Amino acid sequence: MALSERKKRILQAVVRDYIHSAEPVGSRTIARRYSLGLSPATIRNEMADLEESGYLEQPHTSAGRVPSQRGYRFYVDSLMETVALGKDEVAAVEKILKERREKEIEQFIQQISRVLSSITNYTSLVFGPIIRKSAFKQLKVLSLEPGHGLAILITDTGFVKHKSISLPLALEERELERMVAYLNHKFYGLTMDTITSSLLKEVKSDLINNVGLLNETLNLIEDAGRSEDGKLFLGGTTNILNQPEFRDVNKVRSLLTLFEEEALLESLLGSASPTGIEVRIGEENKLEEFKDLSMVVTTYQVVGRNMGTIGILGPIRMEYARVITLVEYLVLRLNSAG
Amino acid sequence: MALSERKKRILQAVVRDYIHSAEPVGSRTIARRYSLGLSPATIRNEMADLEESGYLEQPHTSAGRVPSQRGYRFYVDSLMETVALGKDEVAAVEKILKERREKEIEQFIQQISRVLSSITNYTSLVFGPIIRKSAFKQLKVLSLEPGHGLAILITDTGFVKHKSISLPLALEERELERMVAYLNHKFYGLTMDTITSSLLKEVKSDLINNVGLLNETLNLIEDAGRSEDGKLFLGGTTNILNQPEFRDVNKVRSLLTLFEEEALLESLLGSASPTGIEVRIGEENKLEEFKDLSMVVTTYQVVGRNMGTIGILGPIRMEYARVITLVEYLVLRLNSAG
DNA sequence: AATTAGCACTCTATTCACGAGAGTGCTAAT
DNA sequence: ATTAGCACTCTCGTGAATAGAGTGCTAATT
Repeated sequence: MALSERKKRILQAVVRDYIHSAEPVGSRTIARRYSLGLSPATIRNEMADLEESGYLEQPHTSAGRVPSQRGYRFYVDSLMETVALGKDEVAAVEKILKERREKEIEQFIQQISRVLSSITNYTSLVFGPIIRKSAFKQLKVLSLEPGHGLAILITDTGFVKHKSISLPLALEERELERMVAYLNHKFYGLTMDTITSSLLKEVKSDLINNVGLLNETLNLIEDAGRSEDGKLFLGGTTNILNQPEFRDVNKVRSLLTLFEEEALLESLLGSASPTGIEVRIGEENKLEEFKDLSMVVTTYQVVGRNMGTIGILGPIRMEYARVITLVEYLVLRLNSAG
Repeated sequence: MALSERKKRILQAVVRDYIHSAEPVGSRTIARRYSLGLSPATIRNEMADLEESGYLEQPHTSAGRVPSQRGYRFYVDSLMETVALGKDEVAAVEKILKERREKEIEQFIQQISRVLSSITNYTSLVFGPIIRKSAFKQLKVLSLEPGHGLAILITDTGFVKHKSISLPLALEERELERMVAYLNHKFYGLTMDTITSSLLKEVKSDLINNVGLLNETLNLIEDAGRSEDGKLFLGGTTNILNQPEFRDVNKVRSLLTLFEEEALLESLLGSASPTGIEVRIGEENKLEEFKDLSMVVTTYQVVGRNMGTIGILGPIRMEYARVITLVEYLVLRLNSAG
């Protein structure tokens, strides 16, 4: 059932007003604030219709209307008008992009998370590139002092992982080099999680000498392949507490507790579709704690592969247009910078 | 003015009861729950005295008594009895200590923070060894691919910092080695923050070739010396929200916001005396947001030097005895493990 | 002289009733 | 088809009434 143009305008007005006021909006308010050329009574009738078709809700008989989830959904899909980014916002994004090369990748991602939350005033969840999905680029083994060394693993996405290992005292320099060269040859270009235990076993049987050293080094590689540490960066956790819907301490607690469970959040964000921006409104979220929140989720690329996920978490009455524009712009710039 | 033995026992009872109930405790309660062999009336009289001398307070005329800050202070200084650690608690501490070598230092510290908060049910703040105060051990420069390399800095405390650098294409292997050897020779054993810019300048003028490469590498070292990132690990942030004194969302927010300001917290914890355990009760804390909280603070050592700080943050009515015992034990074990 | 029983008193927290205010839904007029 | 008008509904804040907890004081007891 399609909505009349007038109903759409009214719905739009209700959503907009509620997004800013967080108070149920009445017919009089709409008539005054939005010049629709209609009297409160007419608006009342239309709102009653909108309620019947499920786009609006009434907290109680004598209160104004509040958008329902369906109302928000319709707003996001059809009513929302794109907004332009402010100069400051663009500047903030460009600033961190410029500094990208100077930082380690994790710091860079943390920056992204901070900027997002400070611009939006919501909470940002950013997953960085997952080492598991990165490709083996190079392995180096340094001997630091007699008996001790450092194995260093470098991936194409810029990860540098290291692990201190013990080196047999009797080990010859050339022997070590030969071994490292062999490992590099064997693993080069493979994504870390495809370096399976069978491949590792094969390598081990090829290099039957130096088992101790080898084991420790291979552990580094194996860990990288298995590691769940698609590390999460949270930004502006406290922002969301400013929302009037968080007046209840229990809600605060359960949400904050959730924030400490990285694994859960990862599975949540991980399910983002690899193209475009996804808006999850209230109940559309899978997690109980998010049922009265909304999220704008998207993935971004590094080296042309889908590597990370960005999510902005806010109240259901979040400023969808602003958030979407911002995220869209950021991802565009991230991807293009390759 | 010294307190009579009986007053001490009553004060002790009040503190203990309040620590567990968080409710003002009345004379009747004390008479019933603690077998002091006294009637409520007698206890009432004593409590009135204790109030007059500032050890107890009354929220309002017809409520029970609550320990004042002075009361807690006296309790901590003279009344508190040491408690034994539970088996589980010892086991949990030993477990992470055992896994120490397998982890990078930062992960290890995070573990400590987690264990502390889960045992105490309070919030733990743990500062790791500060790279700034660690000593230069070794510098390595790897050439990864034409034009690109990786500089690696290793400190005596187990930090491994790296930075990708660009290598001049024309650079000869031997030239690079010579330079790195020189830097190692120059810096070995110095704490990072004593590697001043004048020393760096000196090095630069000694090695007038390869300025670009040199600059990037020295940046790594300089950053390490200046870095404020005595990184903070927070554990159990939500624990503290379970305390009844955090029923107010504004309080929650201001505390959580504070938790995001690492620098502030560092300065706060940093001022811990380098010996023994310090208990800061309420107003004794410097930070406004901590005025109605208490902290148990201490420092721990790595390689025999004071390197990190541990703080447990809880309500003023925290279980001082339990927390102190736990922290004492942990630090003892940390220090002894060298 | 110290302790205790008894009792009046104080203060809080909770419940209930009441009125103001906001907003609706319906009817009748435009 | 729109709008003015009005009765109706529901929430929220205020104030009064009440129950409960705990004290402080006085007088009795040990």
